[in-house]
Amino acid sequence: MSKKTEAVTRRVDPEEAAFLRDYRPADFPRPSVTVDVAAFSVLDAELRVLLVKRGGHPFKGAWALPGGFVRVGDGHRDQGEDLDAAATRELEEETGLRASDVYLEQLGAFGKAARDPRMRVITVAYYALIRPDLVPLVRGGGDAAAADWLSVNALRPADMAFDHHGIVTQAARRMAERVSSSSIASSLVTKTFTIPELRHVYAILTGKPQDPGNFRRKFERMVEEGIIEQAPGKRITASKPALVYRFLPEKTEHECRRR
Amino acid sequence: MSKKTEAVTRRVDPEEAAFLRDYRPADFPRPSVTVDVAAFSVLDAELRVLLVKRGGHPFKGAWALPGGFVRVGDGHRDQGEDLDAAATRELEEETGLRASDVYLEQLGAFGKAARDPRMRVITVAYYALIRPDLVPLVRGGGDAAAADWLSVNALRPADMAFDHHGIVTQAARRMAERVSSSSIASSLVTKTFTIPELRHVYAILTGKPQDPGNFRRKFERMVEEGIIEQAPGKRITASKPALVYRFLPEKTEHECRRR
DNA sequence: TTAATAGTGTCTGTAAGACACTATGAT
DNA sequence: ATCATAGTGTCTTACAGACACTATTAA
Repeated sequence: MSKKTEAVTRRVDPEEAAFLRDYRPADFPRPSVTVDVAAFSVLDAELRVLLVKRGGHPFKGAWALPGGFVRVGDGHRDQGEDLDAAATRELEEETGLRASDVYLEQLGAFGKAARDPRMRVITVAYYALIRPDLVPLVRGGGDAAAADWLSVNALRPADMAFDHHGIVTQAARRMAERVSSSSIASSLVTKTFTIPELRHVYAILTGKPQDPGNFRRKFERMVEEGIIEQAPGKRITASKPALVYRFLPEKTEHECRRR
Repeated sequence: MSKKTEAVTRRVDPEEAAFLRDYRPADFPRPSVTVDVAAFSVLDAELRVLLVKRGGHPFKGAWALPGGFVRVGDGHRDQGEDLDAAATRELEEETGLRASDVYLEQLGAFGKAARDPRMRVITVAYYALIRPDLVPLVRGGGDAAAADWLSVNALRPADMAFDHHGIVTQAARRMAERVSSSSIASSLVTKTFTIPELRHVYAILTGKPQDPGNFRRKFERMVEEGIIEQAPGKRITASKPALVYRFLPEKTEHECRRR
């Protein structure tokens, strides 16, 4: 994950090695660091996000994003897990879904001083896109009293814990921007889909109705570019059956890009 | 700053108040958290970034982004400074520039486990755009042995500390994407500027030459939209003098957006 | 007068938006 | 037959890229 940032591999000279051996971190106060994951899906023609109901204080009974502490080692020998790995782990723990089936991208760090009344917590927020056919497989995970897919438009800030309402709002906006200029919509439709089905997803994400004719042109361009191909079979609908398509596996890594 | 994330103001019920009074954070290991600022400017027709030469181990003698620890309070009474505030403070300490003169935006969190050989450090990276006429005012700050504006294209990964090369690269790419769809270029030209001057900035940021005629059309559109207006006077050049323009103060807050 | 750069006009292709239209299958 | 929805065609406008061209000033 995060292939963009090259690994820190280098030769350490003897002087530096000695420095590192003798290094003792000063005991400045440190913040707690968490990852929170806004997992989106499109269900019943609505954009929804997976939230868990908090069972304990603070914000008892409010809805919160699934998340947890980043595992930090106890020295410079064991330094713990990457941020991306932490997000992947939380997602798997909380949903049971494999990270390879999911689009996951970092949104950014949120660190207002009083966002958690207990102590200083800085959170690194991610957003994930879950194909709707995987949603039934999601099993409520871990310590949450309850989990549910809530409609993003119906979320009330007062019902949400911490600054999570703001995070969800930002994530949804980012997704809408991104969906027009990439093929991340592939992570929000079933493996095979019809043109109207994909159009509906676009309409929900952008919040604007999509013209059938115009969308079809965009769609055909994607087919020509090799992003989409036709799949065998037809989708039976209430009226005329529709042709079925699928996304081709992308050449570019699509997991955990930062932007 | 960060107007997008609404403040966490809420009524705390008595039960929760008691919980918070008695709350003692468990002593899980915590990472250190820093902010790093990639401050860009355009000098001598090159995109440059402000780097400081490390005076101590690790990566002694390598170039690093200016940055430092986020100030964290010592309890839930004093929780320290926001991330945005930390970035602003670092920028001011390191350059002497006022944050109001600078475009500053969060890039994201970087948290590979071994990015700092001493201990686990998660950094929140920001990028800043500095108007070239402010660059002479920059005074080397604080603890750095030396600071310089290095050409981004000429940076060699091996000469740079930690994962800072990757951060600079990502920041430069993000800037190039953003510049076409917003007016952040206003933070990379002098207060008044000519059409060719702005065109050169665009050419440098995008890495592609900009056609005079086509750029002029885009420019005229910005004038019509009220983003730019003509300023009095003319710019004396080696040949024909050029008309001078200025950006109008934006209606939208442009400080510290997250994206 | 000439070099250099500011600034103008025009042609082309691509894509978006609006919208009228045809085709096909379930009932 | 007819209704609902899949799918098609076309007109207009906007913008990007390429490029030939004119205008104005310093030297």
